[in-house]
Amino acid sequence: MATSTPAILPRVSCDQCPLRQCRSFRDFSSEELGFVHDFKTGEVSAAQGMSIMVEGERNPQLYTVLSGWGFRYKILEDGRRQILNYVLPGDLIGLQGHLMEEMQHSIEALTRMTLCIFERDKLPKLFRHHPSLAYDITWLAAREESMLDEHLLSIGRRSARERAAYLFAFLDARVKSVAAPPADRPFILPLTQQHVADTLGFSLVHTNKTLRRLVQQGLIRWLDRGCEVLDTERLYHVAEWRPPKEGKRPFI
Amino acid sequence: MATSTPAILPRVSCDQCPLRQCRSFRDFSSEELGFVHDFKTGEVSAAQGMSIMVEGERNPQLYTVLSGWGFRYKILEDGRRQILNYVLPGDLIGLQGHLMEEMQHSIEALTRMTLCIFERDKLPKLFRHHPSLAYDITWLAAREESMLDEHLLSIGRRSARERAAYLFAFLDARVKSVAAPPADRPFILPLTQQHVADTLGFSLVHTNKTLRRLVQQGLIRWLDRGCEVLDTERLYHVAEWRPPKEGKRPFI
DNA sequence: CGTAGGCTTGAGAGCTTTCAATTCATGTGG
DNA sequence: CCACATGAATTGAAAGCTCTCAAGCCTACG
Repeated sequence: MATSTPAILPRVSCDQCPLRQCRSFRDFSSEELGFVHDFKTGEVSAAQGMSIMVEGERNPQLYTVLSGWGFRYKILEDGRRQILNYVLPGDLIGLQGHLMEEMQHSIEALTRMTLCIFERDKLPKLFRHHPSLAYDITWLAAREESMLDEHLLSIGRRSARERAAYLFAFLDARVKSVAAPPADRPFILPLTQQHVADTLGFSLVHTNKTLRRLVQQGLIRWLDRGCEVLDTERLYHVAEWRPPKEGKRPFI
Repeated sequence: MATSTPAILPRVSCDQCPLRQCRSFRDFSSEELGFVHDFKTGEVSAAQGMSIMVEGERNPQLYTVLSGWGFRYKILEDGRRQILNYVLPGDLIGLQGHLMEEMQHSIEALTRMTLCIFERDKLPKLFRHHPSLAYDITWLAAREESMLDEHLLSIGRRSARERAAYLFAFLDARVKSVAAPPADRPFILPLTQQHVADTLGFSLVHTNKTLRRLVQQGLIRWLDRGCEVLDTERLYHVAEWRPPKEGKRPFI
């Protein structure tokens, strides 16, 4: 967990936003775009391993992820850590710290990330004057909730192999919905086995043995600090899961 | 899982709503109250064991719980069931089915429940004309998310004993925030050991052995189809958890 | 009085953790 | 360039936790 200061980047106009080109996001009216642009105060870049928010913090920044991966987690006093979910481009983070008294979880950068910073005090104004955007925020919250529901089902009731298969199927589906594959090279999920262990609720050793089995069966390949998904369909089958069919989704 | 038809009850005016007297809920302006009353189309009562929504359903009703307990759950094809969270008075349910294509989980009544039915088509109108209520809905979604985060931490990283202690501490805190204790008698959490097992991710047998231990240590008492919390502080300590300090919360 | 649902218990099999080492690639300072 | 420290992945073995199987008990209810 590095703690260097984040690099502040110049503000880029929202209609230039490369992420907005992505076909999974819904189109915004120029009026909406105008407000969002106004809502935005700048961009930051966070290095791998940097902590972006920490549990207990009051009134943190409100961000949208522009690029890179992060993860949300909680820890118990003795250090046991549970990863709650992953954060990818298009995700809105820090909302909880505004609605509740303080942040109830922490977020750390899994790769280098760039984040779009919003002016927190304008959130009430957004609700007052932009019902369509307010609706979008609620939509995003409902989507997060539904991902957490699936994680709970997985941790609570799936076997080790099924659980791991679910995780990779889930992450694979998520990256694919926000990024074009890097030219003729496969997607790599930028995880360490410790992250996988802390997501699935297993020890590192057992995680290793479980992954090894998936590798031998040709479902995934394990690289240094990363996982390549080889057979999506078979993962879906093992996990007994399919990616939800989402129409266009909002992106603030 | 009974399947008798729900009993439709007459509509009661919202400013008479007994739940609204409860001091954990924020006050509404008469204007807000007026809209909510208009939003409401009636009440239903559901018997114990009745299923209120089922996974896959499209466009379900939107309800607020007025009284009783329910639970949200998901099941795998072979019948393994995971309880995701409990539903208590003041909770809004069915929102997901409107924002997403279809319901991603089911809800069943744990005791007899009465529900307040909203007119689903007015949700957009709510966002357009009542930003404060839209904000409340988002608030409720964020709160649900934060409960799920805690459940994930619990299932993923706590030991059997800690996990059970967390569950009872959590439920105890939740009932106490929405109901006055039944005159000079203790609160009873209306669960069966099978529900506990499906919440904690354990088998029934192991759940029984874990509960037995908590009983012997004087933390809880187990009744037929119910749990009485005896020592809240000690439960908090075992679970290494405290109820979140919430100010007034919205209630739609 | 018989049945059903919920709670208990013991025992063996199976899954997961912990402990202890080892390998390998990368990066740093001498 | 080499020696050394570090982070990540791997492996075997024993201890500990959890599951399944198999009964039995008890109460409520028709």
